[in-house]
Amino acid sequence: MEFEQLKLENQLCFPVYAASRLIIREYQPHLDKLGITYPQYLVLMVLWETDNITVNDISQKLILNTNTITPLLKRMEIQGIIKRQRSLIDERKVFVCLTLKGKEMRLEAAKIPEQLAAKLISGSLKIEELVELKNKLNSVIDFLSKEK
Amino acid sequence: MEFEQLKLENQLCFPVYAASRLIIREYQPHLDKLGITYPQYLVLMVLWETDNITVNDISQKLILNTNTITPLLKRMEIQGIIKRQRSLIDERKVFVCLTLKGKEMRLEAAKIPEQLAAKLISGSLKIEELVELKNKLNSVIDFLSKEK
DNA sequence: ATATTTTAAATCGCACAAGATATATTCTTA
DNA sequence: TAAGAATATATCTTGTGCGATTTAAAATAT
Repeated sequence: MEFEQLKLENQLCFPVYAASRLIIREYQPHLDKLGITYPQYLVLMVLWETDNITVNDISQKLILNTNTITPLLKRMEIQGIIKRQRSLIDERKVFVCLTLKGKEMRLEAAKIPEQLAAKLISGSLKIEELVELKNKLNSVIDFLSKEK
Repeated sequence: MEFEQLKLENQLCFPVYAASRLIIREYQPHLDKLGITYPQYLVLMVLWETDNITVNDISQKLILNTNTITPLLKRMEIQGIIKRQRSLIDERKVFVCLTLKGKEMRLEAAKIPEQLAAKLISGSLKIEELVELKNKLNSVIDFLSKEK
């Protein structure tokens, strides 16, 4: 048959895109309990690992532009999970740090990825396969993000 | 260290999410040439394979809700790539079919996934690895989409 | 030292995603 | 066969993503 490569199942893009949305859906009930969205959860993961970093640092780690991160951080500040403050040394930079509330969410959040992994393993996938999947995707990310 | 599982690099969700966005970015110049967005390209892929299907069929194949698909199809209809018409037999259903313009875009579109694959292979990844990656992701999708 | 360039965030506009809800049509069943 | 349930699509709202542009501060270059 012609145009075999245009079938959804034969593309790489669609499985990655669909899997991403399905995993986020899987996270949703847990995120609702914490009162945050998925990209907000990603910001928290960055800050739990390294607190008090700039907007730019966050955007680089998450491979998201500042025009996505800025309004997201504002909503998080309103919610009282983070605090933003402009640097006194270099007034172009804005540093972001966790509030007590933001720090305390870590314990509950730690359960989320464990539960997804447990669920996937209860299916047909083995742990080693998940690790390999993760590593392959990281290779793709490295390649695509470093080329420009 | 505590909370190892909360590091971005150790999660499955973030690599999938980031890879998805990076692949879409890679597609962007080609999509711009066709004058469509990424989800619109997915709708076209569905229609190129099976023309004249319902809104619901499209939403199921793409694992997207109709509240995402409906406005998207409206924009595509305005652009003259597809046509929507309510079924006469069951007036709840709306059938979607390609216009001549929509059909003609297939040839140009067929080059897009080939170019991504070629690019990734020129990096460190082998074809077999890409195929395996795709298959693993499809397993994840099958498991997560069928559980409810 | 001042003009130019670069850098860091923010703003604006458009198109998704998805939860919640609404509306219209068809099916089911008492 | 009329009432209620189920189905198919659409609407409304909120929150991303991202291209393009803006603003302000710092670095540099003449």
